[in-house]
Parts: sequence; C-alpha cells; structure tokens
Amino acid sequence: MGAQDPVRGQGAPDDGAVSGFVERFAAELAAAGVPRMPARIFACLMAEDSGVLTSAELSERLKISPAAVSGAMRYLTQVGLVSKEREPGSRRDRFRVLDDVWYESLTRRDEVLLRWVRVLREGETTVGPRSRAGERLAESADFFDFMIEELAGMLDRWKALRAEGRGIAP
Amino acid sequence: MGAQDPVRGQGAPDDGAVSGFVERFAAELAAAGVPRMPARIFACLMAEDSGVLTSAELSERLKISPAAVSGAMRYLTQVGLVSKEREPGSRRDRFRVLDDVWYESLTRRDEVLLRWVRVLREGETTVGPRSRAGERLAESADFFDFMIEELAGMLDRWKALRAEGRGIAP
DNA sequence: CCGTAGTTTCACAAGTTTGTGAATATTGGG
DNA sequence: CCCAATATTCACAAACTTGTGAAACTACGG
Repeated sequence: MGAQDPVRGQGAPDDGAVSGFVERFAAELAAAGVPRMPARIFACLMAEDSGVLTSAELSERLKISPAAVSGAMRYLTQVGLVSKEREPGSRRDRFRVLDDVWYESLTRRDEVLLRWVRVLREGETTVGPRSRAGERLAESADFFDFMIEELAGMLDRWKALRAEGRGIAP
Repeated sequence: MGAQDPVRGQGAPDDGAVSGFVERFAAELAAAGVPRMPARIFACLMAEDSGVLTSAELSERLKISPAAVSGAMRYLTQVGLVSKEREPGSRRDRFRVLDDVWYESLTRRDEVLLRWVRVLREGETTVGPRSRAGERLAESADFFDFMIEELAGMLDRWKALRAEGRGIAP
C-alpha cells in the first residue's frame, strides 16, 4: 500500500502530507489577514498540479459545504487571487490560481497605498501643515509615495530576472 | 468663541475636524487588518503635536474605557508601533508614537516573509520538486526571497533620501 | 420546454472578538 | 508603612463573523 503512483519519477506525494502543508500555509495566510476559508482554498489550489479544481473537489478535500466554497470564491475572485472559468459543455465551475499571483496582487497593492496617502495629506491640512503633527503626517505620506514608486521598480526587476532566468538560456 | 488659539500662525486646528481625520485614518488601518481600537489610538497619536498622550487623555478623546486603552496598548507595543514611557515622579504612563514608525515596522516585515518562504519550500518537497505544483511553490518562495532583499534596499534608499533632504542643505 | 446537475442565496446557529465595569495589583508620595 | 492615583486583569455581555442546511435560482441536455 505504499506507492500507488509508480509513474512519477521521485515518489508520489502523500495526501496526508500535502494536506498538512495546505493547512500550515493557510494558517500563515490567515495570520496575515486573509479569512480562513479563502486561505485554505487558495493553499489547496497552489498545491494542486494543474492549479485548477472544481467546486465539488474543493468541497470534498477541505470537508466544507458547497456554500462555503461559493462564499470564499466571491472573496478570492474579488481580490484577484483566483479566476473562475467554465469549460463549454459542462455545468461545473473550475477555479484556477494564476501563475503570477503574487506579482499581480502586488501590482494592485498601490491602490491601497494611494488611499493612505490621500487620507494623510488631508490630515496634514486639517491639523495644520506647519505643526509638528502636520510634519509627521506629511512625512508618512511621503514615505508611502516613495513606496509606490519603489514597488513598481521592484516588480520590473523581478520580471526582468525571470525573463533572463528562463528565456535566454543556451 | 471662534479662535481660542491666536498663538499658532495659520489658524487653530478644530477638534471636530481632527477627530474626523483620526476616524478616517483609523478606518483605513482597520481595513488593512489592524484591530479597531489599536488603529484609533495610533491615529490619535499621529495627529497629536507632541506625539505623546496619556492613557487618560486617550480614554477621554476616543470615549473608551481605560481597560480598552490598556488592551490596545498591549497590541501596539507588541507590534512596535508605539512605545510606553513613564516620566519619573509621575504614575501616569505616556504613550509615544515613534518618528519613523513605518520604517521600523517595515524592517520587521521580513520575519513574516521568511516564515512564508520556509513553509513554501517545505511544501515544495512535500509535493515533489519536479511536479508542476512544486515548481509553482518554488517560484513563490523565490519571489518572496527576492522581496526580502528588495525591501532592505528600498529602506536604505529611503534613509539616504531623508538624510540628503534634511542634513546637507545649504 | 422540461428535468436535472450545479451554483448561489438566505436565515440561522455556533463560535469569536471586542469593549465594559468591577475587582485587583502596582507604585509613588506623605 | 499606609494612602491615593493609575494601570491591569477578569468575567461577562454585545456585536460581529463564519459556516451550514435548505431553498431558490441558472443553464445545459434532451
């Protein structure tokens, strides 16, 4: 009963161990603010070879109701971590984790940063630009403006690094 | 009854407006995952000229119980956003928001990132490094490793920029 | 057009989190 | 060494969140 998948070259991944990873990873995400169910589903998709799973499969692997899957999916598609597709001729939705999730999700990050900057600048004028509090708020806003730019640069460098590592090999 | 603070050069900030800013800023922070009370207290300190407030003052301005202040402070000092001090000869704690909060707090950020990397690498071996899932997890780990380095560089650049802007002026 | 596989919505039960009042502990001053 | 001023802890109540079962909805296949 050991290895039922002699096809793969280096030993079949054992379901229990994978599920252990899924839960640990989900816990990390949850600690970072992602709601439980979305975190578990996302981790599950990441650990899936195809990166695609149907609602029923998720429901079964994670032992949760279809309703929970549906709700979590609203969240995940909302924040753009997962996309929903349906193959023609079937009624089942299939959920896919994108290959460059992190890249994409960081791209969207600066919307948040921009909101912070706006609130802070507004606070600066409210409190008086020449006051110490005003200076503190202004400096914070400057910092986030700086971050927005740096973030863009960083993502460019990452893309370049990837292209180099993959594309131009001998 | 309009301006009771003819001292300041450009009009006294009005309490209502400031409180409005505090609540809006706190709401942004809360949306980003900071618990409500800590967020409000932090925003309040940011909008305070001295950057320092006693427990009683916070309790009064935010209309919350001393217990709530105490609890929130445990959180804020924990994550290093605020420091607690007591002036000799008094029994009152004074809470201070540091000048370079954001800088400091981002410095601590890579602990989280490092944990993520570890979990992902572990998942990579669990799932099989040669599988598609393994590659996906490995690439994620690479991305976060990359981010850890970039973060350090970014903070250096910020510090340099500040030093330049302030110190070496004519 | 009807039947059915699948998804979404809804009302609610269970579990968490959050903030409070009261009691308890701590610390500086007399 | 005791008193008063603060701070912290605790048990609990209220509010919010989360996941479920069941009902309602959608859309493909015949």
